[in-house]
Amino acid sequence: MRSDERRALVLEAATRVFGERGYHGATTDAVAREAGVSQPYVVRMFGGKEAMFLAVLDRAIDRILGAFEADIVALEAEGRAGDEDAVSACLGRSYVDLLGDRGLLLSLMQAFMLGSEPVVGRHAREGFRRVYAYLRERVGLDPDAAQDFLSRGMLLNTVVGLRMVDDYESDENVHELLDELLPTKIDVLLALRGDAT
Amino acid sequence: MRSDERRALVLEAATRVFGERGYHGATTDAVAREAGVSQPYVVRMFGGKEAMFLAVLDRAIDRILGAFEADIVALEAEGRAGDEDAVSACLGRSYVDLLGDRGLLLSLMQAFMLGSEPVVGRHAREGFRRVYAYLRERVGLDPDAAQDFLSRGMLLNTVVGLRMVDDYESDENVHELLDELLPTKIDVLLALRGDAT
DNA sequence: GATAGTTGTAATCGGATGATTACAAGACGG
DNA sequence: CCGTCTTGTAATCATCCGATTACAACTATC
Repeated sequence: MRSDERRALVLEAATRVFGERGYHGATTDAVAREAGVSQPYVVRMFGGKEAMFLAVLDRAIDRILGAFEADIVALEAEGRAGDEDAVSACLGRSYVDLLGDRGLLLSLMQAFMLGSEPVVGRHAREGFRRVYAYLRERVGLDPDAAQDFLSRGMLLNTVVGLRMVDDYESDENVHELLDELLPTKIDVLLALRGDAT
Repeated sequence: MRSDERRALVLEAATRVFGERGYHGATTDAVAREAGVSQPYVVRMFGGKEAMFLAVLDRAIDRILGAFEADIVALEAEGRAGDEDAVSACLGRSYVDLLGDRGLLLSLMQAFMLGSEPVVGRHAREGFRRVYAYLRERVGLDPDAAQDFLSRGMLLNTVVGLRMVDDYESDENVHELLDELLPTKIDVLLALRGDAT
């Protein structure tokens, strides 16, 4: 296997482990086992646990902004890039698709709780600012729409982190909340039930 | 010192530690040092790390619902309990006040990412459902308003977790986002800057 | 003042953790 | 065929983790 392929594999494994166990709780050994390589290897590959987490974080935000950018390009081709409601809806659908990668979203949320960490915290703030600036400057959302979009996203992350879909059938309130939150995409979440990813 | 006072002290210390380091990353020893007691003591006091986290989680949700209940009682006394906008705004202000306890909010968020844990995950889902059911049934919010309220709350948690206020003056976008998110209560967040709590 | 219960700690155990070192197996240019 | 760079692992280290045990100090009740 080529070196960059293996690096990508380890990065995906690290995303899952950091997402489930958090930054402090994740172990380089768990990442190594998940990726099928030795523990010293992942340490040397990234230079340490902290650097590995920064790589996971950067990749997560790159993937989100990459998906958004594809949407914007497509909307521009259709001449609908000025319709703020259409743009928000389109980006929202893309974000829901990203929820399928549980590790990705959870790693992001984990990073968002680390504001007190000197290095990781600064990096996480910078990542969040990148997303906000993208929504305002590239997507063209006004402050109110951008805040609304981000709010909805954070609630989605929470619902995924909690595995709320597991109670979709059994609890009336959960059913109602998820239907309201995901008018057209509930199937994406339901597909995650029982998925140990 | 009385036993229940010391228990409350340990619970507060545990809230701070779990908030900063997450469930897996927190150590009973760190909680003990933070509370000024010995490590075996905190283990025996709660029966183990998991039970201690459940106690932290329950207390956090009780405090939130307690603050909301006080608002509702006050609004009922004024005869304004039917005005959905006034109620939402009032509860929102109470929630922002709770953000002053960084550990409380972060412990909650940490719990919300543990959906895959058999015991803690079920407890966390139940706590979230309690809040949603309270908003719907006691506060009287309709599904859309309840979702909106929760969304805003999750974004607030994220912004606090990231310590975004640290960049309030230095970054134009951050300034704009926080002003929009906290029209009247920005001072509450600004007071948190540099606070190691 | 003896007995029992409560409140707290010191010492310690098996196991895990991040990182370092040393080494093996191949690839590749000369 | 030989030096060297890359890719990977085994062994190991000092440290830390949650939990258990054993024990000390205090309090209350009879």
